[in-house]
Amino acid sequence: MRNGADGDGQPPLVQSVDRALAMLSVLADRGSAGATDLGAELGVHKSTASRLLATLEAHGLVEQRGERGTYRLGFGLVRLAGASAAQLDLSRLGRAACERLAAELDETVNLAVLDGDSAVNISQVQGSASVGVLNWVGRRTPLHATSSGKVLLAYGPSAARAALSATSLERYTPATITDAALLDEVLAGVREQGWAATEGELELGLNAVAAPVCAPDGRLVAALSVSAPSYRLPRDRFADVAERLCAVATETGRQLG
Amino acid sequence: MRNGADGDGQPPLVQSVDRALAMLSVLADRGSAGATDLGAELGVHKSTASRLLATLEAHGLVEQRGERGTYRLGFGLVRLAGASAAQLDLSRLGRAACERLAAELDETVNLAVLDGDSAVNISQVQGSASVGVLNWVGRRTPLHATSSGKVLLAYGPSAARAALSATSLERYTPATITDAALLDEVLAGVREQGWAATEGELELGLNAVAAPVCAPDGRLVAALSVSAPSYRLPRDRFADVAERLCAVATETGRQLG
DNA sequence: CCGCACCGTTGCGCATGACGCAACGCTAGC
DNA sequence: GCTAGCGTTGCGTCATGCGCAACGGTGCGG
Repeated sequence: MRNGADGDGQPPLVQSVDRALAMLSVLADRGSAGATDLGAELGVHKSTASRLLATLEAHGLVEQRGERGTYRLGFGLVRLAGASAAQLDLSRLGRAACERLAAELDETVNLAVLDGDSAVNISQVQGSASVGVLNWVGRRTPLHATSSGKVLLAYGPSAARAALSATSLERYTPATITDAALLDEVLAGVREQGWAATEGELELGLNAVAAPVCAPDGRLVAALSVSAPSYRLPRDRFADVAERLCAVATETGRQLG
Repeated sequence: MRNGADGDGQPPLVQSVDRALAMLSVLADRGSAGATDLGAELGVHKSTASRLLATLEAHGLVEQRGERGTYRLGFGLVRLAGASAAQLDLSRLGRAACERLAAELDETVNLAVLDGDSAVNISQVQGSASVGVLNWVGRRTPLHATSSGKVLLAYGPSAARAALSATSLERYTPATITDAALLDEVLAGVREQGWAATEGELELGLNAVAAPVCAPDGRLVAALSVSAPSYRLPRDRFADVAERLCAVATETGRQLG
């Protein structure tokens, strides 16, 4: 173990543990993958990947299809998550907020958190319409093209904004914001009005409004959003929906300790 | 790394990863603990415990209270668990026909059967778009207002048609057929062209096309349908989609014993 | 049928990274 | 004030993580 905190203040990590945990993130993104692919993704030999996976599997954090098949995340994660105090706090309160808003607005409500360069949806409650937004729980979405992402950028750590400015913004539809300067303007507007919206920027026909959930000390914790087909959530509804979102988000944040 | 599966057939584990993951289990049981306690629990020195915890924390699987306080399970577990649960849901969906069509057409595909006075959806596979048709598996839908229902009426037992004619047809939207004579005409047209469609008859903005799955002896078994928001499945696409539906439905029916 | 490519697993031995020791600074309790 | 205990961090040793190579299995194409 050759130590020394590297330049950016990161404490020294146990490399083999770091690699094993990185595999979990890859599987969360990909759904499933083989040992050889996972090894390539991490820059390690497939035999190393196989051994790390065997250890993760022994603890139930991954499962393998068949004797020699691909790996996916395992149910042991759900058990561990169930035991976590953090889950009890934000997930319970977040779920209650989602359920309340979905009942009021009869549309899909999501709670998302910032994870690196993505918004990750951790809770979702759907309205009663058949044409709606499909299950996004666990899915990573691009920050610049989603209402949750804009909120997470506007209220979250400046490092996330800086990191995004240093990359080119991917286009998903003709409406996607791909100019960094324009995105900065939009984010300034988000901070001013207290909520964010998207109109067909991630996917044609999909609109959404989001508000920040902040802890009592002012830190951003999550983004609460309502999303729907654009014909049910047109621009002229945004302000009304945002008002409800902000009220529930503020109250949810107040209850977080 | 000295290998050799030990006596009980367990593959060799990467020791440091094993230790780190064991810490997660201890925290799940205990709620929170310090590095010294966790080290004692695992039989390792507290400095080793501290480094393993730092690595788990870098991945969000544990969180520390304050600068030098106790550790507890972290929010990263909730994110990973969410991804895991979503995958388990997806793995339950669909027959071969539903999967094949959804892959081809990239829309929601359902298989429904006739049950008394309703169409009951028994399988569903969704396309990749976020704005789509939510999970209908197990849900009963009205025969006269859904494409599956029209197929089940047109090709199914005449008793179902008679029973429906004896009741008043409920209106769901302005487009719903509520006149029994008109419905009879529509069903005759369905039998003639071999497929059925609905345009906003159950829900505004929801269109669908369906074809019959018949056993080799000609009996109606089920209805195979594709549904989507109307802007993605407008009337001028119905015939093309129906052609694919009928081909897959016919082949599926042929395979039924 | 065969050969080939690719997969995940496993044995092996090397060298590097995980480990324990020791020291440090901080906090809480007396 | 002092003491005890905490988590963190530098250091050097050696044990364990690593990549190489081989194996057996599977799928594909000729």
